[in-house]
Amino acid sequence: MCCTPLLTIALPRSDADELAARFKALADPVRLRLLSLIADRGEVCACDLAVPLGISQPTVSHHLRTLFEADLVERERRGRWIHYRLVDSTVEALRQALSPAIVPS
Amino acid sequence: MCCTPLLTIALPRSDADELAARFKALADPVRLRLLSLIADRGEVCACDLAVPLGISQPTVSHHLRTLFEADLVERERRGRWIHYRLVDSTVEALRQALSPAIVPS
DNA sequence: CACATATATCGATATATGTCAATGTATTTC
DNA sequence: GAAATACATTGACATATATCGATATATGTG
Repeated sequence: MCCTPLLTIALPRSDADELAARFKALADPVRLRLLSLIADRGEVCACDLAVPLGISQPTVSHHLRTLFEADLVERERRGRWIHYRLVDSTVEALRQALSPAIVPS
Repeated sequence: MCCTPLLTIALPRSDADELAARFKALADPVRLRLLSLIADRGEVCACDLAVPLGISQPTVSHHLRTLFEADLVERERRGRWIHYRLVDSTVEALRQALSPAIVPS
């Protein structure tokens, strides 16, 4: 051991698990592009997402589900369409976690 | 198609790939806890990280490499020890990417 | 130089994830 | 209620990743 031992307590495991799950939802290029489209338009119909990204409908559905389960987007059914919006508070919470950089509370 | 088609261009693929790679580095509870220890102490010797997290030395080394390759930490060898520090500019860049939320430029 | 210690790499294994075709479910329209 | 459309789920496959024990490399010490 080279120096003063670490008395500091790391970010608790449960907090780390939750944060990691959210960042994991961001950690995919397709999902980031989906988010960029949703953020740019304010609200987007799921039906309009597959073509501009060049991916299949099931893949879009899969990724939107991932984003939804991470609370990064919310959805609202209107007729046969489902509209997606960003959840600003979640995005803001992730920004907070990065400043000054993952502090334990 | 339910509404106005998406003329909007998504975040470019190359930008999305790069951003996703950085978020992927954050998307693991062990790495978040490593970062929390590093951020809290300002600078930490790699030798002091395995015990408080209850993981093996190779696992610590593996994760530090991941963080290093994502430019989230920098390291400096001093004698037989390697000290890690946060790269604030990278963390700040990720915060920027989350405000107002993944905009295309 | 021999030895101890800090860190990295390798090999193996288990688990997770991204993708799509096919199919299922829900909603509107005729 | 039948047909059409939007979205979700399933199954299959390929790829990526987390982890550790064993081993290699690098640095300091006697």
